[in-house]
Amino acid sequence: QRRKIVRGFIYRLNRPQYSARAAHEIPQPSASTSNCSHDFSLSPFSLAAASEEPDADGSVLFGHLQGTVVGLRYYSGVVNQGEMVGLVRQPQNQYDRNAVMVANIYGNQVGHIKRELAAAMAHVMDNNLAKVEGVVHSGTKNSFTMPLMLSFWGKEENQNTVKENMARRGFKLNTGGGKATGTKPNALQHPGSLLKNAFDNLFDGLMESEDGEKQAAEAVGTPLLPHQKQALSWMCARENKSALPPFWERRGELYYNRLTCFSAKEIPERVRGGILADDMGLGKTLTTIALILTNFHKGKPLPVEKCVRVANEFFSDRRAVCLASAIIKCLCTCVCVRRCLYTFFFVCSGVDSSITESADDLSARTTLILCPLSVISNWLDQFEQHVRANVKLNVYLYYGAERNRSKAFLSSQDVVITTYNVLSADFGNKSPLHGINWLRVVLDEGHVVRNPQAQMSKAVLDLKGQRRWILSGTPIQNSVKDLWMLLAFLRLKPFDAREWWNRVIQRPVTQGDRAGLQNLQTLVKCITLRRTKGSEVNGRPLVAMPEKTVCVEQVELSQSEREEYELARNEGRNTIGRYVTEGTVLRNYADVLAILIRLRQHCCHPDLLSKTSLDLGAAATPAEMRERLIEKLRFVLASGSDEECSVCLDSVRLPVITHCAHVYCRPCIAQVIGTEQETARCPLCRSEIKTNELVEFPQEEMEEEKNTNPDKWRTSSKVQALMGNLLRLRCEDSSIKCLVVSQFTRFLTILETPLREHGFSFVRFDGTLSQKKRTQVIQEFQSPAADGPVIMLLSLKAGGVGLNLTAASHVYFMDPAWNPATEEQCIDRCHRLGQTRNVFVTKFIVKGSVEENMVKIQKQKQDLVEKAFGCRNPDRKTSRMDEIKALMEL
DNA sequence: ACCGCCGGGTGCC
DNA sequence: ACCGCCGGGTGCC
Repeated sequence: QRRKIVRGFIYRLNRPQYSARAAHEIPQPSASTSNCSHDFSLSPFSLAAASEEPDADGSVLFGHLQGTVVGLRYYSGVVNQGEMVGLVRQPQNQYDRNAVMVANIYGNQVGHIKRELAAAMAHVMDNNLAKVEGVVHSGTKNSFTMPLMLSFWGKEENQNTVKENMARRGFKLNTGGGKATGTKPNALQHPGSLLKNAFDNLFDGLMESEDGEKQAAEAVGTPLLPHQKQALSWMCARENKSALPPFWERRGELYYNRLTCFSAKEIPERVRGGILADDMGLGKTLTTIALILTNFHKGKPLPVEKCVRVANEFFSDRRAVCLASAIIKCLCTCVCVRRCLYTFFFVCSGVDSSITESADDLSARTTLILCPLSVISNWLDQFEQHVRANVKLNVYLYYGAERNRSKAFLSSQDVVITTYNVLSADFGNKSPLHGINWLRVVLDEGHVVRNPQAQMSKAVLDLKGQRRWILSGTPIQNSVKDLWMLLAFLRLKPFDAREWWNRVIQRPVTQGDRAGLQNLQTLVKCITLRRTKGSEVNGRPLVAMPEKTVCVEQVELSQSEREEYELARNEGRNTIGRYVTEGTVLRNYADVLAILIRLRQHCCHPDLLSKTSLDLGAAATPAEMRERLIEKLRFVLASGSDEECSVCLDSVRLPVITHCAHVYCRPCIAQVIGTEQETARCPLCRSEIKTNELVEFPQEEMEEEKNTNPDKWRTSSKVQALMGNLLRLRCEDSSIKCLVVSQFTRFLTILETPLREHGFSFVRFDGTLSQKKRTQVIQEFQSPAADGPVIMLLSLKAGGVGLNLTAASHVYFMDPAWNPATEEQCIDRCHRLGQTRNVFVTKFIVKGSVEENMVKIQKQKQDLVEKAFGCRNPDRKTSRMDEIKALMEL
């Protein structure tokens, strides 16, 4: 009797609506009696649990098992023929701590796994020995129990443990045929070139011209280019039209998802928004501003106050904008001042209250824009530039210690701009941003939120907004995995839960299933608009782009340079060869890197070679050890070798160095140590590591030692090659501006001497520049003044993606980069919208040197990344090894 | 649940 | 009557 009461209670909790199955038990059944649909009243527990889902990468199928779902009659969740279900452990279940709950895709509970089987599975699941997935092939009309096909997936090394564990309890895993994986078994399991091409083209041809063009609202002062009108039209349509999300179709009374076989009575929640993935320079910011002003509620423009009469007031507003923009620019500049930032808001006019609809849906007014700090000033500038001067648009910069945290205030604005960092700092701390239901949330440079573990990602996913947009020129950085974050933000159901993403998309794709890839393509296509600067519409280029010519100029070393180089090379080859035979390359990774850098420096200029020894060998005291590690870290960072953190596989942020001399992001390695506790080992070389042994780079030290004595200056073959080019170019056309790019900032310093000698006026741009200086330098370089600088010495990795250097039309790469994409990005800084001349790129490569090998590897590496995209770059370490061997011709 | 299981009623054919 | 058989009550974890 008591049990019954409890059950009834749960039962009511789980079913806010009476579903069909309950009809016979309830005196007054609801109108619908369809038995194969789901109500959308979601039980809250499911998605939260599912989003903790780990990666499916590298999982192996252990086998299948026919199981039974029981207790169907107690729950409202229903499943269709072929539908995938989720299995969730319920260790707190009062009747059986081995309980395994079965839920459909929307998280509605269907039933439980039969007790005996659950007992066997619990051990496997709790110890993460395998991930168990279920698909229902039959019995969906059953009232009490139904058969369920289970598949066990996991790491190869756990396969036997799992099989034995299951067998011990009388459940034999079936390793035969490939049925029941969720997706229908599809031909051509071939991860070769087909896949590679398909992924390459994933974001290609996503132009949607059927939408036609849309005129921007009057308040937009800048006339839109045709492709921008197209984008505006597309964005408005995505916000307003109620098209079914990808893979959903109407089947009679129901909506049906053909991938997961899930069906629902109500129209599935559609995604109002998407990914605007246009190449940079095509005007994503302008288009977004136009969207904000043009598409308020029901396709009407945002009601904005116009002030025609009071010119004075208007000017003061304008001035406020300029002031704000200027202050931001200089505040963003130096790291140390950031803390003292204070807030200000501008154009703070009274709230336009012409929209007073009480309906929840219509009360939202504000668009929240999130962006990296570096592009805030760009947004402010663009609002100023593109919004008609007589229009009062309330834009609030939510930044700085004094920011106004009032929800009422924030939600009365038209636009609130803030940074990802501010958002994640606020997150979990009574964040007002998370308490507002925004009209629209826009993630600018959306690819920066990518690591789902990161606090920032969680903060972003937790935002409430009716419409959601991601702006990004490069939506995928490395792999399919990157896409999950984007889909999760867009709330593209059911893929916002990791389990369904992994099962339906990520695993099939990484395992080379063509259908999986097709699905991914469909998915992306539905929500993305992407044009590149080379795109054409009706045979006409989107925007006229001047041509780009890339050539390699081989440089011969002088005899003495060659002798020095060979000496260093042989020495390095011996050392690395020894590491290779000993199998200690990774343990000595910093040394290997140092050797390679030295060789590359030899190719550029002999004076680049740092005199500091990198020998860690005999560090007497801890202080000494620390000093040497800092030295090493400095060396690794200053050389601009594009170090990536082996944990997050991204460029290192907040770099720290371990005692075994490997560089990671502090948060990444801290997490590794946190999870492994005392047994923590360096992910690269497996040496023991401890938190208190991590050495940080002292912030103040970022600037480098200057004063290479000009008296002692000497030239090098590469310097000669460059100067030859520059002088010739000046004769031909003295108005042409050039970028001279190197990874070695010291090389840039060396180059200053001959430039001065030959009377070139130049500027220098590298990572050590404060933000304020940056804008100054760029303005100076971009300015068409006759006596302005004609050359910019540019360090390869300096500056963000948005850097605009269109004044230059010639680019000289003094040394090759590990990562060809970095070079491409650099070229794109001048070969972009606004470039009027043809662009010429020259790459200097020393003949018969490590540089030539680097170029070869660049190509191979690109192939490799594309082939293995998605897998967690499984052989990253070994491929690094191969790289090193190839570089040294071992 | 058109089952299995439990436990009470029952007991030649 | 320490069994078998019958038929009603009952039923996830």
